[in-house]
Amino acid sequence: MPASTAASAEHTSRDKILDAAEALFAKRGYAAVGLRELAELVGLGKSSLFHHFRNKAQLYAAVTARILVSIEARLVRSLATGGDPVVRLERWLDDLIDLLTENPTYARVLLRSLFEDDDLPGDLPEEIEGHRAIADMMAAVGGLLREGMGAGLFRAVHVNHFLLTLVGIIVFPFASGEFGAEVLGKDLFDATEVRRRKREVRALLRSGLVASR
Amino acid sequence: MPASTAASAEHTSRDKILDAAEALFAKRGYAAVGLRELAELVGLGKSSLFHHFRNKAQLYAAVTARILVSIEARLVRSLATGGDPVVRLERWLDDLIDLLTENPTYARVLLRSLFEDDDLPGDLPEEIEGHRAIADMMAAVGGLLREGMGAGLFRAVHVNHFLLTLVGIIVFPFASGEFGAEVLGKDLFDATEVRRRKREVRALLRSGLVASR
DNA sequence: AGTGCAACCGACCGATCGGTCGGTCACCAT
DNA sequence: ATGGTGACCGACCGATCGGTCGGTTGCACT
Repeated sequence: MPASTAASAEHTSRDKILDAAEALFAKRGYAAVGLRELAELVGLGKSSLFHHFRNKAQLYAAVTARILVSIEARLVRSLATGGDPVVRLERWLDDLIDLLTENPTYARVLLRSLFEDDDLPGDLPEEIEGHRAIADMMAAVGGLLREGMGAGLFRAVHVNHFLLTLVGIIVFPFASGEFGAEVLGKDLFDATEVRRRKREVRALLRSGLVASR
Repeated sequence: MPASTAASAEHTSRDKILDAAEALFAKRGYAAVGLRELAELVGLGKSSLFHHFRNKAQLYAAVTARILVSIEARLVRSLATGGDPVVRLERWLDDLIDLLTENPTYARVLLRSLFEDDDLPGDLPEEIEGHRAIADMMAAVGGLLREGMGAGLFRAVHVNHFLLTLVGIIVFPFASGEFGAEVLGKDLFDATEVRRRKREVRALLRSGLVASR
């Protein structure tokens, strides 16, 4: 099965290119991926890549856009579901962790796109489609925090700083590769370790964010 | 003044190369940095780089080793100073934030070296000198956490997961570049924003880690 | 005066880079 | 049958990559 998000086991060449490119970009970053290598991995000639994507930059944009949009789609749905702010925030975090662990490439691509999309070769299409999606989602979570604070459920935090904190807590570990595994002594993507991580994040927020009754 | 750690305003060519390479590697990563560009930035011919470093990989290793060792040196000293675990942990976090903000390239180089040093071109010297230093420091902080838990000062946390959490909280924001600035609405490296970040991190740990008396 | 050496340079190398071009092939509509 | 088209390919291009080589300075030491 492909590393794709959902069920659609489409095996069109375009999707196979995107899947392979996603894995390579996640592991090594934009500049270190060669198109010959990618083509060979997919089982196509290098020229064929250009039949599906105008150039390398747009291929990269397509890869990240697919991921960012899929993240936003799933998590906005999660945020929109009912419950008080505590429940909704915890569900959001749970769903985000699920998403990142079900698709092990996501965290790295996401992190890379968050902190190194600036200064890529110049021919990127404006900004990567999907950055807006992520920004919107962050804004929604920010609103959730404010709502919880207003209701007296959360202690007073600086919302924007707390958003950065949340992203750092959730995304970094799943992108940290060998370092994370070394610190942890185990593979972070193991089911039991994922469960443990969820528990720890929840516990931290329960005591560190949720107002004591 | 150079982006170097401390006072030593040495202006040897070797140091200038390291400084410039540090900036470039931090901004764009290993693969995207060309040696011609680096040489021109320093004001040398490209061949001269090879007089000071055997090849690109070793130059990269020297850059990151310099940073990792300097981080470890300063923070181990910070950890060794007295005080109860709460005080020592907070001082460690403060000093780490100081270090990362005084040297804006550090967070990115550190993050990169944590999650993408795997699979670089093969001629790296074993492992990068300094990875051990960081691992040792993480172990020391782990011991600090355990000590605090044993003394009943900290609530019960999964130490290794908490270490990952701490790194994510501290390092990621200062490496997040444009994304962080967009979320925050301000430049994270501004003095007032740094102060705010310190305050927020402290507050999170006070309520989220320190046991409620 | 002469020797050695660190620092530096321009010219060059093979390899690889992203990207182009002309063409083949299978399939589908008319 | 025939024209069109989407998918694909090998050969090739200029540019750039990391790295080498031979040589020239200038300073230190004797």
